[in-house]
Formats: sequence, C-alpha cells, structure tokens
Amino acid sequence: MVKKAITIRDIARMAGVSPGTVSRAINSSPLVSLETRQKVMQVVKALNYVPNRVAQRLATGKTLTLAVIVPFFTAPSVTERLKGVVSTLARSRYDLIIHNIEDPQQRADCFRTIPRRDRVDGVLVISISPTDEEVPLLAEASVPIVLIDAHHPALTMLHQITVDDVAGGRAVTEYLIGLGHTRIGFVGDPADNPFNFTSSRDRACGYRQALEAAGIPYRPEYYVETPHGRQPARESAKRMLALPDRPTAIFAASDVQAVGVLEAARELGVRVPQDLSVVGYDDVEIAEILGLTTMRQMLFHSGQRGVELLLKTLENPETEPEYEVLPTELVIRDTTSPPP
Amino acid sequence: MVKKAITIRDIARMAGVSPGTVSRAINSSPLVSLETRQKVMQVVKALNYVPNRVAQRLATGKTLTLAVIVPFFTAPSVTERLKGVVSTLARSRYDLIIHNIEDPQQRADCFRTIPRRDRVDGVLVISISPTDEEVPLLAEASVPIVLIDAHHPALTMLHQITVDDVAGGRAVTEYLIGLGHTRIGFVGDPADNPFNFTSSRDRACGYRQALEAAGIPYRPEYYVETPHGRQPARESAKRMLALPDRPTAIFAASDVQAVGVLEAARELGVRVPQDLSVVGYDDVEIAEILGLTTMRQMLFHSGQRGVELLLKTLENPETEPEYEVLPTELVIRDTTSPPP
DNA sequence: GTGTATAATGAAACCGGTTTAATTAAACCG
DNA sequence: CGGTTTAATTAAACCGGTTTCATTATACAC
Repeated sequence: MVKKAITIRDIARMAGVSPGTVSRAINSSPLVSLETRQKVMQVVKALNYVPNRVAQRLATGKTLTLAVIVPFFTAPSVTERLKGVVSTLARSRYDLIIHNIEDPQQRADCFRTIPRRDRVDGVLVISISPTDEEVPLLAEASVPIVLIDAHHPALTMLHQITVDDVAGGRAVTEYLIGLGHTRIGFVGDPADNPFNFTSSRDRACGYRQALEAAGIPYRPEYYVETPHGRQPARESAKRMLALPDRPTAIFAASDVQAVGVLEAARELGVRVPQDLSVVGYDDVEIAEILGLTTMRQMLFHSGQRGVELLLKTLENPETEPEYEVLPTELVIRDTTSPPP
Repeated sequence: MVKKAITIRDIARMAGVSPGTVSRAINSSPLVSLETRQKVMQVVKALNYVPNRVAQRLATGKTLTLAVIVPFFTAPSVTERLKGVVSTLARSRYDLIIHNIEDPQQRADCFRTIPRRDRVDGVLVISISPTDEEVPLLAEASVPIVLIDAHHPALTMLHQITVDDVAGGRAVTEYLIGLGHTRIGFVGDPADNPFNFTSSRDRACGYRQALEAAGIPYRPEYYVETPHGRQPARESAKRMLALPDRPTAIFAASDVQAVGVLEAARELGVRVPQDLSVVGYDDVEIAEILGLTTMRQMLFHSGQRGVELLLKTLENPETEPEYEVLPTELVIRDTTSPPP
C-alpha cells in the first residue's frame, strides 16, 4: 500500500553511477558529462523521480518557502493585499505559507517562531505594525522581513511599504470642508487595540489636523471608535445621526465601516448625499459598486511590491532597505455633496 | 553577522548528555529521568534553542504542513471558503501553504507535484473538479486529499464536500416560476472552461430542468455564458435586457454576476424588482448589503469541514471517506417579486 | 614516454534532527 | 550474594539529499 518513495540512491544504482553524480546531473552542474547526464535523466524519467524536498532543504539550508503574516483576514482590504502577494509569487519557485493572526497570543508566537532560517527564507507582514517590544525580535531575525501597510521608526533595516494615513485622513477631511461641511463625523476602529493597528488612528489624526487647520472645533460627540465591521459601524453611526445637531458628513476609516454608515442613514431615512455625505477609505470593490466616495489605496500593488522587494533581497542580501510611501487618491463618486 | 544556529549537539554538550537524550527530553519521552530532563530544559531555555524544523521533518517523515489549492482566488466565494480553512487550521499545529492556480499549466503542475509525502501531509482542493485525466494523479497520491466544492465520481477514496448545484439551480428557478415568471434569463460562466468549473454548468442544468418541468420552453436568447466577473455579466445582461421581449427575471450563477445584472438594470432604467427580478447564488457579504435575493451556500463552513475531515484522516488513516452534500438555502430579499 | 593540467566520477562527510540497538547502572528477587 | 529485570543513557544508524575532497581517466605539452 504505502509504496516506498524512490531515492537518489535508487536512481544512482540503476544508472550505474554514484548518488553525487545523480545530484549533479539533476541540478545541471557542469561537472558531469553529457553522456552520463542523459543516462541519468533517462532513469529519472522512467521512474518518475522527484527529489525529496525536505532533504534538499536540509542539505542546502534553503527552504524555498516564504511566510506571510496577516491579521485575521476578514477585512477585504487585507484580502486584496494578500491577492497581490499570492499572485506575484505564483511565478516564482517559492512556496507561500500563510499565518493568520486572530489573537495577540498567536501574534507573539508568530513573530517569535516564524522568521527563522530553518522555517522560511523570508517573511511578509501585512497590516500589523510591530510594537516596541516586538522590534528586537524582528530586528534580529535571521531572514529578511518586509512590512506591508505597517511600519515602525526603529526598524530601519527592514523594507517598509506604507501609506501616509495621516495625510490621507487630512485630505478626506479637507475635501469635505471644501464642500462646505463643518459638522463632520468620524467613525473608526479603536485607536488602542491589541493588534496595534495604526491606520484608523492615523486617519483620525489627519481628520483632527484638518479640522484644526480650518478653525473647526473638534467635537467628541462626532468622533466614535467602534470594533471593526459593518454592524458595529452601523450602530455607532445611528447613534451619531440621532444627535440633535447631527453631522452633515461622516468620514469612515474604511469602506466596510462606510457601508455601515450608509445602512444607518438608510434606516433612519437620512438621504445620501443630500442630507449626509459619506466618505470611506480603501476603495475596495464594494465601494465602486455602491458608488461610495473613498480614498483609494494601492492594495493589490502593495502586496505585489512587497514580494518584489523580498525577492530582490533574497537574491542580493545587500539590497538597501526601502521605505516606500504609496500614494493615495481621492475617488469622488455619489455619496458626497455640499451640505444641505 | 550570520550567527550560527545552535544545534541539538550544542545543547547536548552543554548539558553533558548525548543528543539522543536531548531529543527525548524535548519531546517528553518517558525514557528520560526527571533530573536529566530538567537539566536539559534549563540549557534549552538559556540558549533559547528551537529545534530545526527541516531536520525534524526529514527525520520523522512528517512535514506538519498542509496545502490548499485554490483557483486564482479572486472570487469572493473562494476567499470565503479559504477563510474557513485558515481559521480552522489556526488552532492546529499545521502550517498551511497556499497554491494559487491561474492557468491550466499551473494546475497540472500542482496536481502532479504537491500531493507528495515529502512536501505536505495532506491537501485541500477548493472549487477545482478534477478532470478524467487528473483522476489517477489524485487517486494514487501518497497523502490524503479533500475536495471542497469539487467532485468526481471516480474518486471514491477521497473526502468530497459539495453542494447539489443542480438542485440549487432548480430551486431558484422554481421559486421564480412560483412567483409567476415565465420569461427567465440565466447569466453564468462558460460551461466549457479550462478549469473544469462545474458549478455554473450544474446550476444551468437545474435551471433547464425546472423550466421543462413547468412546461416553459427553453429560449437560447435567455441563456448567456460570460467570463466570470461583474463587468462581463453587466454587458451580457444589458444585451439580454435590450431584447424586444426581455425577461422579467434573471438568475445569475453567482452573486458577483448578479451585481453585474443589477448594474445593467440600473443603467437601462429597468426597475428591480418591479420590472425585473434578480437572483444570485452564494450569499456573499455583498448580497446582504445590496439586499440581493440569493441561494445561500455554507462557504465558510465548507472550508472548516474540509479541514476537519483532513485532520481526522491524518490522525486515523482508516477513516472512511465521506461524500458530504451541504445544504443550500434560498434567502429572499429585495430583488425579487412577481412579474409586472 | 613522462609529466602535468583538466574533466569526470566516486567516496565520504555533512545538514540536524530522531530512533533503534547496545550498554551501563540500579533495583529486585529468591 | 549472584542472577535477572528494569530504567536510563549513549553510540550509532538513519532520513535523503548536497558538496567537498580524493581519485581516476583522458588530453595535452614537451
């Protein structure tokens, strides 16, 4: 039943050569004669022999495997980045192992155990900014690491691909202010969260900056933090829209949350964009479908670029670390207009 | 710079025992005294030693890795199944490597090279039904394989988790007929495609069965095959809705395509559901957001279940292969009504 | 024809663990 | 107290490749 796998020694015996020669023949080393190579390859073909990957890895010290660490990949923006990674890697000879982080414990384990030479050749981290305690783990890792949509000022030895979320948040808010809005709400994730997600926090920061610059006082009742997801955003938005002096525009820290805001408006009979402008962030597919005004990020491209940098570094370890700030672009659709 | 990794022999030397004893101590074998174990563990702790994974794999013959093969995971339904897989696996000790198939060549390579004992301990295949030529490859694979949303009658030795798409397609069509519709269109994927995707084909089959059973003649102009995706579906739907005798209902083979149909209707000023009923398939998140009537599949659950079966089989290779047909459920929302 | 560089191959070490077989030490028993 | 189990440990083989080093065969030069 369990047919014994054939090994390089079997091939060697049948071809009448030594295992070393078989290895050389297979790996197209110049140290083997054409005649011998053909003889070996013939046997290889006949027995349908494929070298044992694990043995190769042990012998060469290369795993030919990369890891990607993603937070609980429920958010479409994360999935989209992941697509960029997977798609770009499809054309390389590397395997990709995916590590899903659903709680802080897993996260700690991952950062400690994954970036090791005996497990993978390189690591991509998506949307998880390292905490100060995690910095040394990553800084001293024995394999190259690339942060995508994540960053830490102390990690200058790593490639980092980010977006300037503060500027993005500011731009969205300035756009709304430019339309004439002064009562502008913000619906985002908790700034203080166990995963150290920074994007919502940064966008909120830009939001405040823009308000301040325009001389619009910050009103706490217009700022709400809510667990990520559509439903929580909807509930929060409903409460905000029930205020006596409700906002005329709401900036959501992600498209997913913007959808929640739209649903809240619909439920309460608040018309969009006549009574309420809504802006999201990310420009995932749903935004286009719903005609949502949003700040576009290069999600797919960020994954793609991360892989490129990682592969480049694997080829040439001396590659200078890059700190790339990807551009964003405001996509104006049907959910924004001047205030009533 | 490249700090040499510490090996089990280093630990052995420092603890004053043999490598074998260290191995046993680490793996909590009963063949080591409490005293020795403590001594060893102390050194392990001090040097922060972690056994080399690759060496372990070679020595034990277990890879502690599973592979999942997914078709070019752009479709939300596939992503959703994958989430079920990843999420369920998070609590196990297995790594997951993901293989993305974007063209028939990759597919052939995958089926040939992945299901090998030296690469992974088990394989999950999502939404790719094997062709007749691929059957022997899978049947004779040396590791357990589970098909999710895929099937082949000859593969009775594999676990298969499917949905009865014919019945599902029939049910959707019967529902529309029950509402009074007789001019019912179908928008689906090409039945004949290089990936051997069968779901659209099967749903179309159910569609025809239902029409026939109701004595409604099948009209070729109401049946269209179009590349997967929103835009192609939109264009096809626009053509269908421009017919002099346009359908009063359209059944789309997936929610993604149903969205395209909705967009087409909006563009042409056809009101949904008053002038046109639209039904999708899958019940991905967008369906709920848009209020789309659709046939719900247990997407996440299918991934979860696939992992469960695979893990069970890995634990006990004698496990009887299961052929599970997951139920579907028609979710009626706002895009369907009796014909005008 | 001898000496030497070159090409091709084989033998053996190695990667870093696990596991079996052999060995030693302690415990038990009549 | 000698003989036999039993427990704990070591030594060595093994997993299946790659690679270094030594060896042999061939070609070439003088």
